[in-house]
Amino acid sequence: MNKLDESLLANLPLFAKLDRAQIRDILDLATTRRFDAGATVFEEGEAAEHFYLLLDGYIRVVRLTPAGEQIIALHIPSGHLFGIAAALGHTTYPATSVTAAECLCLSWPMRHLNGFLQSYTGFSDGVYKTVGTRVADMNNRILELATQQVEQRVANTLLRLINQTGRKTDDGIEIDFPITRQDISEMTGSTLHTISRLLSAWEREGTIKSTRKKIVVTDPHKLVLHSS
Amino acid sequence: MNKLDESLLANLPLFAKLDRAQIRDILDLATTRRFDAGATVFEEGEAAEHFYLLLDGYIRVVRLTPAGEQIIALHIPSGHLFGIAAALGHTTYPATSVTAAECLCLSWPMRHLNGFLQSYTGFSDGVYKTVGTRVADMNNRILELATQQVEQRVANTLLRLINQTGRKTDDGIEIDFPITRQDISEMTGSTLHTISRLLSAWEREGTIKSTRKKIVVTDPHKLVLHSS
DNA sequence: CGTGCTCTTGAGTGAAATCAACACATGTGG
DNA sequence: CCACATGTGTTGATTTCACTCAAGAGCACG
Repeated sequence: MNKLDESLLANLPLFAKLDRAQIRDILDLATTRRFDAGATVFEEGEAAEHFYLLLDGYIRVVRLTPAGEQIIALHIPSGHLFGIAAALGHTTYPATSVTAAECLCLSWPMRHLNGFLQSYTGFSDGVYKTVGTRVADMNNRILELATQQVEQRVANTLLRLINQTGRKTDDGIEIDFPITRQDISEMTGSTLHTISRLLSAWEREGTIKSTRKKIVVTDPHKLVLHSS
Repeated sequence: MNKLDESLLANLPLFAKLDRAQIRDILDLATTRRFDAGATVFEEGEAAEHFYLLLDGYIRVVRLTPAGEQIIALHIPSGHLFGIAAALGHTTYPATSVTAAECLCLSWPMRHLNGFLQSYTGFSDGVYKTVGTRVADMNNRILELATQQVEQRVANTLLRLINQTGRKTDDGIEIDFPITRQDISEMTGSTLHTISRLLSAWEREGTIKSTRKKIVVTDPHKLVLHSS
C-alpha cells in the first residue's frame, strides 16, 4: 500500500491548524477509495460505519420517498467531509450518497470520528461549521420550496450550482459535473418537462447554453432577475 | 434575585449526567426571562449574544422571505435549547424566535456555550443530538415540500404537531398552543384559504374538531390516511 | 445499427392560488 | 355598554401554473 502524501490534506482548511505529524497520523488511518460516476458510496438507513473526505469529484446526496420518487438534497464539492451525521448523534446514514462524477475519497472507520473531534484543534470547529453551512442551505431550500415558483427555484438552484461548483469557460460559467434536466427537477421538486421548457426559454433569451448533461450560464445577471 | 431551584434542570435529559454542584454552577450563570405570547425573543441576523433553554411554553422559529412572506421553520417544546446556532459556527441568529404562548426561559451569554460543551459530560452529546433531530426534521420537510400535495403536507404537519406537542383530552389529542389557519399555511407553504377548506372537510368527516386557534385530532388514523 | 437515455414540444388537465365577500369572535376606547 | 376596529375563519368563483399525457427527435454506446 502506497503511503499517502501529506499535502493531500495540508491545504484543506479543515486541517490547516494541524502539524505534519498529526496529518501523518490521520492519513495512516485512512483508506483510499475510487468510485466510478454514478456509484453508490453508502445508502440511507445503513449503519454508519465510515466517514469520508472527498478528494476529487462530486457527491450527490439523495433521498427517496416511500413512493419511490427521488430528490437531491445537496451536492458536495471536493475537499469536504461527508457521511459525518454521527457527529449529530445518528447511528445510521440519514441519506444516500451517489457520485455525480468519478470520485476519489478517503475513508475512516467511524470510531475515529470522536477521537478526531476531540484531539485535533480546528477539526471540530471545521466539522461543525460544515454542518452549519449545510443546515443554512437546507433552511434556504425550505424557504424557497415553500414560497417560490418553479422558475425562481430553478434560477436559484443554478446560481447556487455555479457559485459552489462553477468553472469558468469562454462562454460563461459551467457547472462542473454532468447534470440532466431530471437531476435539476429532483433538486427543485419539479418535473423534467418543466425544466426542459424553462431551460429552452432561457437559452432562447441568451441566459444559458446547454447541451446534453451540460449547462453553461452565459449571463448570470439575467438568471438573478429570474430568481426573485 | 431568587436562587433557581436545581430540580429545574435535573430532570432534563440534557443535564442528566451532571451532579448537583455542576447544575448549581450552570444555574448561577443563568438569567430567567418571561415572555408574553407573541413576543420576539431574538431576530434573524442579530448578533447571537445569548442562548436559551425553554422551561415552559412554546417557541416558534420563523423566517422571512425578501418579499415579506413568513414561514415557520419549527416549533420548540419546553425542555429544549434554542438559539444555539453558534455551536455550528454561526455568529448571528439564522432565524427569528417568537413565542407561540407565554414562555419562561433561562438564558446564558453565548461565551459560556463552548465552556459548557467542553466541561459537562453529556451536554455536548445532547446539544448535537438536538441539532441532529432538527436537521432530520428539516430534511423530511424538504422531501415533503418537494414531492407531496398540500393535503398530505398538512396531514403530516398535524401528525408531527400532535406527536411533539400533543395533549390528551376527552375528544382526542389537542395541539397544546394556540394555532391559526394562517400558522399552518406558513408551516406547509400554502394559504390560509386552502387550509381552511381542508380542515372544514376533515371536520365534516370526523377526523378533527376545530375552533378558534384550537385543533383537536379526534381520529389520528384517518389523518395518517391523508398523509400519504 | 439498433437500443436506451436524454431532451423537446404540444395539448389537455387539475390542484391550489387568487380574488371576493361575508360571518363571527375578541378586544378597545369613547 | 355600545360602536367599531381588528383578527380569524368560511365559502364560492375564477384563474393560472405546472403537472400529466403523448409523441417524437437527437445522441451515445455497446
